[in-house]
Amino acid sequence: MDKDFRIAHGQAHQETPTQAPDIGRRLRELRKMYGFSQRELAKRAGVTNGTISLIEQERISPSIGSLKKVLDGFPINMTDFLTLDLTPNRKVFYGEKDMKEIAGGDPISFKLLGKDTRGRAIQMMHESYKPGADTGEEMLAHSGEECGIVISGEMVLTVGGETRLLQAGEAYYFDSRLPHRFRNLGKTSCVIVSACTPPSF
DNA sequence: CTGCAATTCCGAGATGATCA
DNA sequence: TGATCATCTCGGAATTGCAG
Repeated sequence: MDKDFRIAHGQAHQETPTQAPDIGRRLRELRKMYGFSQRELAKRAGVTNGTISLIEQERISPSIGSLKKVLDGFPINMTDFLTLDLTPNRKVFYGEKDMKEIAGGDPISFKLLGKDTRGRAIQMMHESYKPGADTGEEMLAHSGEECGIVISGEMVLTVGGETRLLQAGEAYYFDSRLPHRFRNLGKTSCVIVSACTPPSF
């Protein structure tokens, strides 16, 4: 019977709740994200509000069965519940002042989404190349993969010996280990929105 | 003495009512 | 609305009884 396999081992009442993977705190944050009261969630899950309260306070360690019932009140599965970043103060939205210029700005501008990419799987940038801008004869090459979409203007992109003129609306995707070079040979600035993984800046 | 089933005890989760 | 409390329920551990 899964009912007897407790999420937190040992004496939940006496020992520190850090043994458990933050069940209570996670449940409370998830519930608030969805804007449910304890009673509302209890009704959706088919348990009592007292149970929700006790779980959130980590005064009980719910069985697998009852935790699953509670999670049925949300569109989330057990794995996501235990692994999702529910930190309430994580940054989601970025204004222009939150973008970090990492290429000097003239003639090439790379505005990095977020000033700190540590812990991220994706690096995203707003790139701008003035007419004549060139990443240089010395080809770029680094580990990872990158892709981008030309928003305006045009870009001559060389990847692994292959060259192509990309215009607004066109895009690229390549293994960053291949030698590559970006050149704006057009008459207007070229704007690209790009992504790279893992982050290289 | 050993092995097994039945019974009892106890701890912890869940409930429903109530409080602040 | 969230927290608390008395009570209920359930399952594991311990104990008991009995046959072989």
